[in-house]
Amino acid sequence: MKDRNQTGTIEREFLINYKPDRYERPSVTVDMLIFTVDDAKLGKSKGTFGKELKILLIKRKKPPFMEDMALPGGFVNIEESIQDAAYRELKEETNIENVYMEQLYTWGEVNRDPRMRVISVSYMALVPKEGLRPIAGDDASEAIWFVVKKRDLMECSTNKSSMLSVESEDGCIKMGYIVTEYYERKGFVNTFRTEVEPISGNETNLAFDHIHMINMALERLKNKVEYTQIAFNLLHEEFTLPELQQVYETILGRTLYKANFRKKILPMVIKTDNKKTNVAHRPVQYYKFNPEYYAGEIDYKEE
Amino acid sequence: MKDRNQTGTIEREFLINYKPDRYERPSVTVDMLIFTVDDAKLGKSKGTFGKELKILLIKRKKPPFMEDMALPGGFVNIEESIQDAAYRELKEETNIENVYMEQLYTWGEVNRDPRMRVISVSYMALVPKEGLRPIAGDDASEAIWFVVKKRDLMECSTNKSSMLSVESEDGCIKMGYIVTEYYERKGFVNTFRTEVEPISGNETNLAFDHIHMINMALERLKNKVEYTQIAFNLLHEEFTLPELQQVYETILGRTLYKANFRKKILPMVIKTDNKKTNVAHRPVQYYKFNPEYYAGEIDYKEE
DNA sequence: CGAATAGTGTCTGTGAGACATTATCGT
DNA sequence: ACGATAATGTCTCACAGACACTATTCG
Repeated sequence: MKDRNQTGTIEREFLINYKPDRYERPSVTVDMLIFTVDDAKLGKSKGTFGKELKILLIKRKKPPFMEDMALPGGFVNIEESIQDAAYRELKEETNIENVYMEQLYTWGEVNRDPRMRVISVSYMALVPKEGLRPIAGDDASEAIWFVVKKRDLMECSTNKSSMLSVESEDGCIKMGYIVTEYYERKGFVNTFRTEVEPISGNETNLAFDHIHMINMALERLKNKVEYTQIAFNLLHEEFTLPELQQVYETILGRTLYKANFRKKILPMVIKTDNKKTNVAHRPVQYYKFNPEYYAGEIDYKEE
Repeated sequence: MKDRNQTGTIEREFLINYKPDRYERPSVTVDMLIFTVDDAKLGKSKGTFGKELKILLIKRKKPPFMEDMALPGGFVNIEESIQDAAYRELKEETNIENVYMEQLYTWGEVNRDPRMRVISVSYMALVPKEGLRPIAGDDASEAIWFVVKKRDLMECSTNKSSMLSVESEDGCIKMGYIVTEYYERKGFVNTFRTEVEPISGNETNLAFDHIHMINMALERLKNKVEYTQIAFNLLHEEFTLPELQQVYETILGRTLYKANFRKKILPMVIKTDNKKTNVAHRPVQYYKFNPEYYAGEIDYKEE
């Protein structure tokens, strides 16, 4: 302790510990997971749900991963906050603002990007579908909505595997992945490690680790839809309860009992004066979100 | 298929010619929120709980914020993953490995650090107290456990304010903050914006935005202790149920009914052959964690 | 009237909360 | 025996799940 005061010692320690690349800096990007829910095109995949979950992807027109699909995103400018960068990317891609967005996870593996060290902060945004025209940024040739589906394949005591498929609206681009979650204990907590394997036969793939990001976002969405009002962000100001239920069912991947769903939802909504009529059955009541509603469980969020 | 090769060539050339200096880059650090639970020193604060939640802080010996307290942490090296950096910092500070750790949030405001643009990824770790001797890193003069307490002051329809106090074990350093959460709607989701005000009279303060990190970690801990087995990480291999209950009560900030607590916990633990005896009352059964226990709700985690 | 979907009523089981009671040590 | 804390039993109530039933339109 006393030789702390000796300048020579401090200097020597400094030199011993100093590594020249210690202060080399990584690049930082944001990647946007922009989800919406849309009516399923009839005839095609005969899922039991009337709606489909979609994510916005771009086609990369530059290396690396040129011609592959990727999440929209870009570098964080030195004079803007990460969140501002995320909002900027969202606006650039969809031309909408003031929608729900939350930070998802920060991806920091060394070789995520073959060019150089890139750390990516992923954000999830939920937007209503109508009146939204995706815009390709300058690093992309196009921006397209992709239908995302995850269905369980098998489960045993040590792992669970699922099929995660990402398919363009017109069906031209199909990407399939086998996602396997290996259960593990970390400290005393049961958790799992995720591995992803592209299906042989994919003509196009997702760039970087973006399929991992999509998978994590799906899980987060599934979790949060149960205990928050997050799903309302996928619809417009006015909606019917059957529509809302379809959104829930699409995200959760299972059907819900109508009566129970309504009992849970009714305190969160207000009846409007409008009804959807000219339908071959009883007219449907329109509702809107009840801003007075306050659930005990809300998420901790930093602005 | 044939332009695959062409694309590959383009990508290879691109990578060779790529000059990564186009954009100015931020520095990236990790900050560690290392928590433990320890017996409360008698006599002092007459909280009703026998244990206290503690966090490991260091005293900064370099500017900026020299002489202030801060979370342990450091720069992410260019050739290590963010998570590896977090594990490295944890080991440097506590000399322990293989404990529970999770990514908390990434802090990206432009002026977090007065020197330059620094983005920080925060990690929360939970460690058992005994047999752990904190080590001051090379940027710190000491590493000390601080008692953390958060108690509600008042709540109304638009906001809620709490007193967040961080106090060294010996009582010499006390830092108090008023934390106010303003309820807001973001999209259709109720959320809140957090503001923190140091109490006038603090002789020492927390550096950077670290008080925000501590606040967020406390909320996360409070949430997760209810639906995960995270709390077991704060104890050693064998523990008694009253001890475990004290840990829960400390984190949650309220007392629990013993019978109900045990009904909830019993499936997660296994009785051992040991009892704590020589106590002035009925002997206490030691338990250990049941690795077979699997709760439906587990956290999505990336390794 | 029948097809179709909207919307409601009600029974049951599960689990959290509150509290009462019994058990087993040291002194 | 008594103080002290461990450990268990049980009642109630809220709520989610499952399902049956009624309502209202179009054609």
